[in-house]
Amino acid sequence: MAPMGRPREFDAAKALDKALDVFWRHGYEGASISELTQAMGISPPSLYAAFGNKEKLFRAALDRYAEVRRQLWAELMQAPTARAMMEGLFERVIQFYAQEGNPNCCMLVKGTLTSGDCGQVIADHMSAKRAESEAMLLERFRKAKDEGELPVETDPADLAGYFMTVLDGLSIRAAAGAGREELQKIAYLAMRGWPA
Amino acid sequence: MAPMGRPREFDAAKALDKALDVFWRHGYEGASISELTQAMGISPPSLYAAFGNKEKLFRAALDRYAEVRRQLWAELMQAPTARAMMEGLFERVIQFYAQEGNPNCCMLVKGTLTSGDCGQVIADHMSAKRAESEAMLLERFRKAKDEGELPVETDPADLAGYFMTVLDGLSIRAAAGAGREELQKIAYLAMRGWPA
DNA sequence: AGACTTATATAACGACTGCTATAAAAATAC
DNA sequence: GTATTTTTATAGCAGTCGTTATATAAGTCT
Repeated sequence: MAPMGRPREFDAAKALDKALDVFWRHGYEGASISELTQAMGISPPSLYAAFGNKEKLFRAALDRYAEVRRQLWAELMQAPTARAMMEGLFERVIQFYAQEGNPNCCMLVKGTLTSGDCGQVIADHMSAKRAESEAMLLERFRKAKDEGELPVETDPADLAGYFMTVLDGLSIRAAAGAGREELQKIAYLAMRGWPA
Repeated sequence: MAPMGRPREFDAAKALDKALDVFWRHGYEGASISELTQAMGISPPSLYAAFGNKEKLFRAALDRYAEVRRQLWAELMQAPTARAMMEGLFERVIQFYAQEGNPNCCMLVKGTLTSGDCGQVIADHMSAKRAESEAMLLERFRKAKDEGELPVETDPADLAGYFMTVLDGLSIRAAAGAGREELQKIAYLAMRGWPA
């Protein structure tokens, strides 16, 4: 059943993906409404009718980003060993960052550093999404410890924090212009910290 | 001999340090002229007469930041072994980030992610400063390799890149709200990647 | 058909941005 | 003293920010 009134002429999901791309590349404050509307192919009133305001649009875009990321990570988590999972995760992340045309950083990293002044709401939202990703690593490491892949003296939480930190660092380095081989060498060294 | 004209009523060096603090916390675009002038205790015309414009002021503040950082690092580089140096560097950086009231991130990291749209000039300036720091690590690692502290199969450049990446990652994590103990555990794990 | 409801584009709002013209103040030069 | 030079604060420039009032277009409901 079609709703009353004039039907909207754009696909809200596709428009959200376009907005995500703009936020991803420029951050919250760096993305202007005019740039967003232009990328989304709609006019400001349509944006505000569909998404509320800039902050709500950003949160919706962030949710979308986190969902896509969660799905990708969920697949990678199924590698036979935690070590293979981590290597695969590095490989996948580096491939993305080094790909021409892609945003060469993690949106959560960029957002953490750029949305400090945009109100606590966005910062909290960002922290929650970061925690989700780290929780996936933590769970996988716990399982690996239970299965004997990791030594009993290993703290899965510390290990998850360490690899999240390296992943974040890679994001910075990619944003600074590092190429694929360079990032791969760093990931290789980071894996040397794997518990023996 | 005092110059002609009316003498300036503020200390340019102190004003620059105040500007550095504002840029450090809010990034280039996030720092407004009004906030800068307020922090520096001067009015806009004084700012423009003394520093040119916002971009030049930022570059001056960045130079100041890099100089202070370089001096601190130079001291730390003199530790008896490269490993002790690296541990000391982690300790010092973490202490700073975790200190209440301090900017809880590296200005070069924040700048790399926030000044992408502010013109290539600033981005290049940022890259140069990043390279300076990494070059100090590289030189110290080369020396360690020459002295036999590092195995012959170790690539000092890769190692420098790895530790820079971890340091950058710690900066992100501190900005995300991580405390001192958490950062220390990560640094401890990062040191496990030290060549055996 | 006409009433109602929703989406659309245009244009504009007040607030802020980086920056500067103007004029007064404070020093030296002659 | 008067002229010159530089710094100062006030006020305002044109432009952009996020957001919205207005009016028109495009649908469903009765």
